Amino acid sequence: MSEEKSLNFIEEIIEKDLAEGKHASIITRFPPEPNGYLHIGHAKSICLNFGLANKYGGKTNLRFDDTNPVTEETEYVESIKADIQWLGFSWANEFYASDYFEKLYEFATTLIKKGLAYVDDSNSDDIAKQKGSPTVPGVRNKYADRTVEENLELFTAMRNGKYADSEKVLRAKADMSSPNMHMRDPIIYRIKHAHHHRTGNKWCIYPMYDFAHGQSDSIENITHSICTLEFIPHRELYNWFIDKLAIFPSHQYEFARLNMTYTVMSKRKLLQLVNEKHVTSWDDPRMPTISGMRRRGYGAAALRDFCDKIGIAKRENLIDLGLLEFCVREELNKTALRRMVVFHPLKITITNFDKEVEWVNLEDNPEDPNTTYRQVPFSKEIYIEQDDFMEQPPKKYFRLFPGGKVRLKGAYIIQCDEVVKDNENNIVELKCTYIPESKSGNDTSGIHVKGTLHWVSIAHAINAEVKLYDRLFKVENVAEAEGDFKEYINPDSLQILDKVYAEPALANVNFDDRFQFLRKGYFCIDKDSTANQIIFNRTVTLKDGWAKEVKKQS
RNA sequence: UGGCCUAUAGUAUAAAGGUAGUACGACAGAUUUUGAUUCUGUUUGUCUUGGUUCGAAUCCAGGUAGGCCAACCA
Repeated sequence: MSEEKSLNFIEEIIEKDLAEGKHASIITRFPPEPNGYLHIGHAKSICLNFGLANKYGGKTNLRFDDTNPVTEETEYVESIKADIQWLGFSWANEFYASDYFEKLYEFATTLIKKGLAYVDDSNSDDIAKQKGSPTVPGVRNKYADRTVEENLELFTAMRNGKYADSEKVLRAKADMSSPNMHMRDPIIYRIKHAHHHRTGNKWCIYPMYDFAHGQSDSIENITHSICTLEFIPHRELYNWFIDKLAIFPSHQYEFARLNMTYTVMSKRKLLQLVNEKHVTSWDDPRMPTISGMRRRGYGAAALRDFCDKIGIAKRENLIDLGLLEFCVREELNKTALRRMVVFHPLKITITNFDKEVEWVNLEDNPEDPNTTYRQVPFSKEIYIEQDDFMEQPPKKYFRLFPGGKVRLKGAYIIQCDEVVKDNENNIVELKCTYIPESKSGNDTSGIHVKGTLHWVSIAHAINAEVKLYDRLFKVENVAEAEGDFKEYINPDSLQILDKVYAEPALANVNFDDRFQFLRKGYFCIDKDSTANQIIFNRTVTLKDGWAKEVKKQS
């Protein structure tokens, strides 16, 4: 069948492994270091790892790679778990590399006994120098000749806290002339008298990534250990340890990490944005973090759909932010409640409308065949959007202008009779007449208008605050832009409208509601809202064909 | 310039020696009580040079371009 979705290269490997009986079922893992918040790039990895397990009937462990106590905190552990759950995935086990510290210590001891590890007293500069360069082989120092007994004794003393930080390290005895720098007797244990978020002060030596990750995979019987491209050079070491320790042979596979236009994805840079207050927090709606996107109103299904659409490959990529926005809109279009909100009001008085109020019936969501309805008050004085009126309209403008007609969504067709201005020639009000036979739903007027505007009855309007977000950076490829990335921050990424006019249905809302403000965009309720002041975040704009037309004309 | 990875429309991603397809974008049109949505159509591509073959995006050889690797980070 041509409908069948093609496989990515990792799925191909898995299907082959399964078909050959290499594994009865697969186990994957998502291994974040708890030193920051998860971002959309992590979402790609999460969807991959959990998605693979779901697809092939396997399971996925959540494993915190917490081998560096100085950068890791419980706060991050909690946020990571919340983000994964929100994305809609469940882990089979919650593990920590720190669960395995004792086991890893034994592994190190095993290596020492096999003559494959030694304690080195050199400082980091000397170790770096002795490593050589990609073109110059490294040389071993005298410490490499220590006996097994001496190494065992020193390593035990390291563990027991006899030495200060940096005084000694444990190194694997691998291959000092390997073209792969990671094989040149890598450091596998270092001394850090630091408090660990889980093990407290129990340990003062900690394994390095290379001596923890593969072994942790192996301990958990991970069949397919999937990481990003920059770990390719580590794979040789990963396999070396598994081989020398003769433990379960997990295998590492690498895919290209996600890059997106108009944002940054490195934890270092994101941390900088937060610390230097370019954004308010990790969950600032402009951040590419999962928590930021959640707060902005992006749906979990949209994020999963996005991760599915971008695919998995080994080529460097830069994904268009527009694709993410497409996924977000696609989900919201089906679910968001339609409401009318005027951002920049222009008063209209309907001179021939004499009732105090007329309640009109509007669909909550026309995309939903089973849509519910709401009552919206229509009255003599209403607001429309300032840019829905022009005294001298350009070509193809089919909003309101002097003598022109438009429909007010769900209500009547009106005609603009008079423009009222103040002393400074600003338009302050429009006098209009409505056509009584044109009522929405039973229009017998025979009049056809091209434009339909959103509106709100002044007397019934409620006030709210709206936060409009735009891309965080001014340039597409921030990583490649010259100089400090912070020079490219978009100064207009946040625009606050502290008083907009909303239809009264928005007085009763639930925190989880998603809205489409007609002709304005998709919105959600910000967590900073209070009983007195509701704050809406603009999740994403609607596509704007008119803006495009205007741009073309100019 | 030591080793490793990669190269398909503007951006991603398929095609496992046999019609280069899909999504987003762009453009044009239809529908529309949201200039939204929906629908239809159009446009644009195999890094390069050779070779093998009836036939190459795919296999081989040589170029070229981009990326990664020399943290007591992960």
